[in-house]
Amino acid sequence: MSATDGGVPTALSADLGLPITEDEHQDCPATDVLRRIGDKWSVLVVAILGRGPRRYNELHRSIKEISQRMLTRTLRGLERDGLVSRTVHPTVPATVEYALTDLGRSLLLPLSTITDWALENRKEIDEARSLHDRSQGGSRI
Amino acid sequence: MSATDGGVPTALSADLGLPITEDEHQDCPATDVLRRIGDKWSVLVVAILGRGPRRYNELHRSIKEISQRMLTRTLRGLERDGLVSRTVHPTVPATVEYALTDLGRSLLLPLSTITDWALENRKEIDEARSLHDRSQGGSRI
DNA sequence: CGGAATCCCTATCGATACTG
DNA sequence: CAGTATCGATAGGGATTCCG
Repeated sequence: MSATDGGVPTALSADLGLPITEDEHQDCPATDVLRRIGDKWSVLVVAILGRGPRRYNELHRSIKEISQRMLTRTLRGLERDGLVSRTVHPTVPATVEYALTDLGRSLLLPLSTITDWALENRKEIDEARSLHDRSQGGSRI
Repeated sequence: MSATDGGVPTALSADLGLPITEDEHQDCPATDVLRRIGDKWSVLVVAILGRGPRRYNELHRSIKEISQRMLTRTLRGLERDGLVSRTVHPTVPATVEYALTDLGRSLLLPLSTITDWALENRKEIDEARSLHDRSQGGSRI
């Protein structure tokens, strides 16, 4: 607990004293994960699957405005990273069930830390935004 | 602690039983924040500023491969959301100091939860990825 | 039912050059 | 020193149509 200023004693504050090389940033798993779940739909899908397995069209009905294309792409991405499993039941017509893997479930708690923060601070963020937007064209301090 | 399956007792698992309407998703602060810091540079900049205030060129030197354009845009975005403050010192030539605001500092801990998870599970994710990528063109189960 | 294929638009990102 | 301006490339996202 003795980082320079308000640092936090984790990976977040480690190794950031010296210049970040290209390789270091490419390797950065944090940025990688954040970009993975920072897209438009992944968090929502993970959250819904966190309540239990769902079939394709169940998900599609749960998230009304998502296109089939994006639902499929989102699921493929999550599946690729091992966060979601895809099980085809050989019925006619086929039914496909999606569920969180152990890895995916292990993400739920860390993720809720962020979403809780977002809920707690949304007003402050919104206020900062409209304040900042209003001051555009005004004095730039 | 009694969600359906592996649910987590937070905002993440709340209100997800019924279809998500367009408005609900637009309002979702979680997605909003995740997209904010899910871009290519924000996490890195926040992490560096978490160690203390930095001047523009200090940041630019710390993150070697970022373009001036993207550094400026990233800082403006974080500033707009009230996570980063920008202070111009009227020297000649001017120096500008960036620092985390209280709001920005409050994000460090939740953020580290995710980055720590990413560090812990990066191998598993990478393995899942290469496994999935190899099975492309093969049998789709 | 659970997608894939195609088309198209927009946002993001990067490189380069220039400026108060 | 701390940016802006411009351009081009790429990735994200959506609507529609078609398929086993």
